[in-house]
Amino acid sequence: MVTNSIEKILATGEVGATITVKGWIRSKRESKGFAFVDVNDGSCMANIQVVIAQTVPDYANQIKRLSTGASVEFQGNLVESPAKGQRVELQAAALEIFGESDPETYPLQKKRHSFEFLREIGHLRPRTNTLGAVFRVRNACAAAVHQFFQEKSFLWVHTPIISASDCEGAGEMFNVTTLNPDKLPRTSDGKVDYSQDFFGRQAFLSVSGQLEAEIMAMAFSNVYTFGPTFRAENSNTSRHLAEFWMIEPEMAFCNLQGDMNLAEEFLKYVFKYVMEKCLPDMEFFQQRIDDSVLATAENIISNDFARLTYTEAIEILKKTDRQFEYPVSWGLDLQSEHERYLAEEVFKKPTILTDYPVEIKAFYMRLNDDGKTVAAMDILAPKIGEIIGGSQREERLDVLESRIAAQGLNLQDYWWYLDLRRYGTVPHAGFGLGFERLVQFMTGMTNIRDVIPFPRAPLTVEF
RNA sequence: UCCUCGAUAGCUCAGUGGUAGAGCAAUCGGCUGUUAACCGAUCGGUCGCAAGUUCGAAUCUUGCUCGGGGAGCCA
Repeated sequence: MVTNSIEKILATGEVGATITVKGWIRSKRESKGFAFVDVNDGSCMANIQVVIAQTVPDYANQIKRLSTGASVEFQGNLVESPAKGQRVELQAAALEIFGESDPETYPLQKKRHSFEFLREIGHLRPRTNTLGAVFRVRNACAAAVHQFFQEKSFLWVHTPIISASDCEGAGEMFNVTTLNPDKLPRTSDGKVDYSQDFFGRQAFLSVSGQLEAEIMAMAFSNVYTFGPTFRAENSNTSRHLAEFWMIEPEMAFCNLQGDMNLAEEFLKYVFKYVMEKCLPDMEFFQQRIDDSVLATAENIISNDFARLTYTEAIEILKKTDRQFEYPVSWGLDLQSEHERYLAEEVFKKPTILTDYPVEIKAFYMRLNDDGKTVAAMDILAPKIGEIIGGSQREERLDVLESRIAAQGLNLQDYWWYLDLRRYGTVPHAGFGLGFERLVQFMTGMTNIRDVIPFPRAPLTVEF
């Protein structure tokens, strides 16, 4: 007798086999002489139907305890199901109840719940159909990320979670300290004396692993990071988290073209992988969440992304009849409405914009020969907006120094980053991808807090 | 942080100044190879919190808290 996953039993279980099933009860339908119980173990969307006849020992008492949410083990024969709805079902001969679930207080019903309510019971929501599908797809995405880069011989590098400097200037950071906030040591000018702190200086949770990834790329050529990052921004939106996972490949001897090609190939690969591994879950999203997810996946996999420069995009936005709330003018950053218009209405597919004005992009992006633009690229996805941001990095020491100075940053803070240009510098490029946004894009889930098991956001840290 | 909408039974919601409602869930019973099962009955409320207006407030006013959507910041 073997315990198999319900996914395996439903797909390939042989009629007549004696099997064991373990899982949690999703619903019970009681009759006079017998009962049906749906059991789910998380291995797939579908439940296995278990038929419990009165011949089961202590039937009346046991049936009462088999309520929604209870954890159980059933043993019996797998039989062909005489009714529609399932190929096979389990005819229970014996059962064991590991943990009961009081139906008067168990908050999950068979009926649909709002995602807002499910966020309040973050410890139980993984047991629902939708969140179950989300986390299976999330897992498949993560596996696809590693498989894609490993097949290309990229090195997975572990960049630090605690970091000393706001290297990218990517927003507010969380402090990491062991100082007692009730008794902060002060310097003579009244500021907090971080020389007495754990690291001897101020430290933060990392907002990006990019600069460290560049260090590793200068030794291993092609690397990628895949790990958590942190932003202390007071962002209250359906697209932002305080703790999220980021993927950042970095390639030595690579320019912006190569960077774009890799990003496009990457997205196609991940979508294809998930469509192959999680089709039932994707079909569930199509049916219950967003009826465009399958078409979107197909669109990503089989069409080339649109590619144009920022300057060309500005021309398109200026020519359209569409009225925008924010002005369009060369030199201004694009607003959400502009990005969505381009990706959703003009091109109707992922759209890569390149060569942004130098003033609106980060210091490390490579200055183009025109002196006005940098070798940056953003991939705009319909409905999600910016899903990937990348660039060719500035490899010329003198240009990088003047860019850092121009942004009012302190050269000393970047001494090791500048050393990379001092010793064996090479053209290199990379991009960053918010993992949760990828999962959102793939599943059609509208709120980013529902695609990560334990969301961290302002006032949100309970589970 | 800004704009906007909201908070009433375990859940989803109705109720615009005069005795607190429905569907679902739960409980009990019935019936049926059921599958969002079905039928009947029962149970279920500090109407987010605080103050104010009024003879009387779930309802009107103010403040606060929390949540949704949008924006900014960004991934």
